[in-house]
Amino acid sequence: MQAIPIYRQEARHPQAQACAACEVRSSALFGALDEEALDRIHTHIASLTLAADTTVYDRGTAGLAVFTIREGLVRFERTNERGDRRIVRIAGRGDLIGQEALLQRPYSDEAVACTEVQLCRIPRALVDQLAQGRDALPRELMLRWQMALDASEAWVSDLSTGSARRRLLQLLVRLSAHADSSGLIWLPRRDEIGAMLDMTVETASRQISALRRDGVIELAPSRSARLDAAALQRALSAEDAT
Amino acid sequence: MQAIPIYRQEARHPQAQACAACEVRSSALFGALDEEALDRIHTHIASLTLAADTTVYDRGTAGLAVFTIREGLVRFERTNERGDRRIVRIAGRGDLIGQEALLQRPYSDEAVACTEVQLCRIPRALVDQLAQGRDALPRELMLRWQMALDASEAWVSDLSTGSARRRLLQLLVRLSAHADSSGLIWLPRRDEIGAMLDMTVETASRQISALRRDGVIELAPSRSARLDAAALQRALSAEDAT
DNA sequence: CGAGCCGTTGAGGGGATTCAAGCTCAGTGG
DNA sequence: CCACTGAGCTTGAATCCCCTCAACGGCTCG
Repeated sequence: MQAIPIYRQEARHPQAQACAACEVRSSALFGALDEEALDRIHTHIASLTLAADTTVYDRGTAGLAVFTIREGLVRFERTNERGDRRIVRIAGRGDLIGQEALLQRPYSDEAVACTEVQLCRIPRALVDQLAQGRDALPRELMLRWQMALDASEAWVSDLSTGSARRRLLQLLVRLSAHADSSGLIWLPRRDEIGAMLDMTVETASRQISALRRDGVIELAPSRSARLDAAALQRALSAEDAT
Repeated sequence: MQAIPIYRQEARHPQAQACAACEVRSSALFGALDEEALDRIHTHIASLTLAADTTVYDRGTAGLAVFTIREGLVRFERTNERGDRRIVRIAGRGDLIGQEALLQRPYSDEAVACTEVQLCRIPRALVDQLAQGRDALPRELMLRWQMALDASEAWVSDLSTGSARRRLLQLLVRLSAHADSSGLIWLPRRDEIGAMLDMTVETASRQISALRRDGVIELAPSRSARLDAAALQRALSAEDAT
């Protein structure tokens, strides 16, 4: 929480205060904007909370807004012509999603909340307008795009390569980066793991069971789990040594 | 080839003429610029030709330039900690590559020519400078980024999913989009197919052989081949029907 | 002409899928 | 209160696809 002069607090719009105090602001898209700019834009930004497994937007629909993830995890799904869906990427706190909208393009994936998520919905027009004034915004936007591209290519090279066990270990590494304050990670359902790593639910289940026996993971209630970071690293190294 | 006033031809720099006449210009990054702008920038753009299997840039090196592909195919490779490389994306004519450089970031992949390629090397500083004047350039850049992101996510959902035969068929569909004037496609070596689809050279070879028997593909000299588009579609549908 | 690279094919084994059954657990209604 | 149900997870057994190991042929090049 930043210090805001008391005499201003009343005058400012609640959402502007929320933006100024936002804990992910420094790492998020509007981190580059100053408070004055925030004052101008606050009315257009909506804060929203979605339950787990709620769709943020659908593939193919006209994109009217981008979103900043303030809390939680979002996955991107595609369904191929054969009809089975594949999760191609996940995004978390501080990430910008739905950037296609800025190009007047339909969303290219279906975005679904993995956990309960808190989002900031930013209308396309607002970003356009801010990008006119030659701020640092275009650069900031390109940076987001590059991060998304990086994540997607890493998904190919890490999560779509090798044995089922290895791919699952890689997934756990990524999920551990989004662990909550008590060190618990969000653990996907078995069929979701399947959609992420291109394996069947049975294989996913067997691999999870194996990792439990190996002490790498310990299941917790409500789709969460606790990881033993050291054991995870050891298991990965052992895989790579093969 | 566009018409250029004769009285100007002599006065213009050869590279400026080349840019103005470039056949991919309309679809490339600088398509948004007018001739006057081209006149200003020509001296900084270098045209270069690279032989097949030549590295365009290495992962991790400081990026000083972006490249537009005028002719040929480029692949992006990553090597995971285990040591095996994976091809995560390919780019062709009209595509912009190495955009990380614009963000003062090291290149995130190794880029290698698949075929002989003709590139335009565009210094980072030049793009920065052009992006200052609030042209259509930032938008054009974001569009490139989105296209790259799209291609990468499609790679996950299409080329990293399903049986070896299905993945290979999907690869052939993509390669056929880059067929040359005589309808021949570039066919990767078997180990390259392996790196693209996460399979062994033996499996790649067996699958190619099977597709030859099925009349989908016909090998031609020097790593090229001819596809039967109808048979390819039929084979894909048959896969999906399973 | 031998060396080496690339592609092909075969045999055998292993890992993932498929098919199937049983389990836990939350929600529902008798 | 407890049987009933269905969704999600787990485990087993059989099958199959792909990997591994191996041998061989065509080709280029020193």
